[in-house]
Amino acid sequence: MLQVLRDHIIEDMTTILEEWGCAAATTTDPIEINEYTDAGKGLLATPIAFQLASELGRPPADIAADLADAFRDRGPIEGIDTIETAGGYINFHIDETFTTQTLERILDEGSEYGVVEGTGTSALFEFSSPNIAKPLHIGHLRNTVLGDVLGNVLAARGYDLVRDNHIGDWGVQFGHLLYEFEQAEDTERFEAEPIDYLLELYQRYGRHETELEESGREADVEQLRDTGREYFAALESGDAELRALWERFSDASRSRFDATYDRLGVDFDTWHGESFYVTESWTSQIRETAIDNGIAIETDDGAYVVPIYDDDLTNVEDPEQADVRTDADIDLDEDDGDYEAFVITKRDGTTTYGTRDLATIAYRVEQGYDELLYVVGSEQREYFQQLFAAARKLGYTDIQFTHVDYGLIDLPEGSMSTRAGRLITAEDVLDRVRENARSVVEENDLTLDEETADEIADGVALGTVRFENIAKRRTKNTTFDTEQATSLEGDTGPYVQYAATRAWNILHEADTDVSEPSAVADQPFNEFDHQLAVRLARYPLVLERCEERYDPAPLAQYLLDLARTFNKFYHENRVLDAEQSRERRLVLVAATVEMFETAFEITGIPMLKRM
RNA sequence: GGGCACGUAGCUCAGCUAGGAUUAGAGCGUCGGACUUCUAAUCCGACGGCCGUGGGUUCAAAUCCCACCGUGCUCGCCA
Repeated sequence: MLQVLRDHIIEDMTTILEEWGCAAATTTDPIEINEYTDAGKGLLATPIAFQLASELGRPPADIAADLADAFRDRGPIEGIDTIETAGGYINFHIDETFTTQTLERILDEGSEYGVVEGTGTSALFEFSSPNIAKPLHIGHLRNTVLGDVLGNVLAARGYDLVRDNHIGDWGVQFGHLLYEFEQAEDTERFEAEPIDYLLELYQRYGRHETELEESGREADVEQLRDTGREYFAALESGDAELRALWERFSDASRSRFDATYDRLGVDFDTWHGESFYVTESWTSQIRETAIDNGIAIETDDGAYVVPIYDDDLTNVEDPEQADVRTDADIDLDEDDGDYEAFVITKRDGTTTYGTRDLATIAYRVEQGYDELLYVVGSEQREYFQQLFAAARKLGYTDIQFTHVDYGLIDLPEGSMSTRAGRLITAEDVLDRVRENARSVVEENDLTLDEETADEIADGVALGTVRFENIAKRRTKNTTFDTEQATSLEGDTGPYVQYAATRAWNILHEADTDVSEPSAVADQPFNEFDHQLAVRLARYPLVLERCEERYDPAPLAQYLLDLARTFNKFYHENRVLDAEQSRERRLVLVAATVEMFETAFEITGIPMLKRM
């Protein structure tokens, strides 16, 4: 609701400044949203008089006074009580109408509150994207939760999204794995614990390679790598036996993934893994286009690469601003070496991840999307810029690319390494948090039956993990600290869940229906009531900010703020046995519950009725 | 070395996109308080800050610009 007032004030201000003939009329959004306080600043305020002072050659306070007059002359703004000036600021104070309208809006719109109508942007949203034959680890956990919540935010902001799990199920690593599997031939173990077994094989290969390297047997290392490459080449050229084996790996991984995603409450619309684009010939099409049109050049040993120059990367994500050099402009013989080589075809003719990513773009463009979003770690930043540049060269010039990058997670003992066995799985984390939660449940309430206690522990575990993974700004690196990641106290999911549960419980305990907000608008609200109502009014601005940043972190911060404000309200104010404000506070609590539910839907944090 | 990120309380982080009101906010930890009350997984108080350093822009800088320092990532015919 605050955004409505903000937009109204900006519109009026622009009109006034235009009438005055001020250049600052074009200034964007100079409205601050302050904390609600009884005295002093208005909830909305603007320091624009300071900006105008030099242009108009008058003191800010005078300008502010004139501006305030001009606002008043335009007639009352619904929701604004008084407009005052103080030290050059213009303060807009809200009135009770605003509070009532906010409550009405939330109760009427429910989960539609804060949602904007479709922008017409259809986007392919890629996230999670684990590799088969390995379990999801805490890195995937961050990606998956961040991606899922961001996807929900964008959908609420009007995007038409297709969520795609771009599974890493192709590449030479599977050549190695197939080779190791054939060597070991322990189908019994595979049937029993497929992923654990494949992980072991993967690590066995890694150890093998490291040993050879360390003992300086370079020829043997090459031999080992060649074998893997040969297996992969055979797989890619359609070897039926290897393909059948690969399918078993893939299927086993899929069921393991499904179990984890189920626990996390994450869904995808499509699961087009990398293999899809190879099997459906999109990679060969890319290869032909690139070679036939002279976009890729052949290297001495028979590979094909697309040369990428530094200035190709400038604003490459934006179709309006991107400006890649086409090969017609380049004399490759003259400035060879001055570019990064984006490999389209390796010397043995097989595809690389770049080929498959280009093929993926080709496919997605044909599907008619306006934008392709990639939730992938920041360690692949440069690669993605190059990928987009290569795609532009191939003629995909109209599509918006967005690499939503995020900081790495490492462990106290160093960066994660699947090969070295330094990894913590997503399931491990969920289990540990659930265990913590379970013991807290028991400490707090011994009357609960087992099943209910388990449900609460599951809900708290999910709330903790989801909150933890979106609360930090996405660009921040993190060191995974088990203690901290599994903590249920402080600025965490359970803190927010607890506030929501308390609010819900008040409604549950009330034996009367919730009134129409306008019918009880004359009941008095104190500062704590208003503080809470103002938080409710802020929510649409928060979603707006999440979209601008492609980051759900502001929403998590908002939930903390809302929970903190509610807990204070809860402590200071009685609702059900309030003397004068019972019905109006009940409305306020009902709106708060609605607000929690709406935000929980987006963040995927479970709403618990007891905890 | 080039590129990209990050640097705010002992620790983990908000605030920076779009600069504003001589009070820079949370949590953890430490110390001290509050349950005959709609759930104490809560609340209140205390302690704790040259907002990495140095310049610049501005009436106004944690916020914008430049340089430097520190940390991480990256610069594979791996993904």
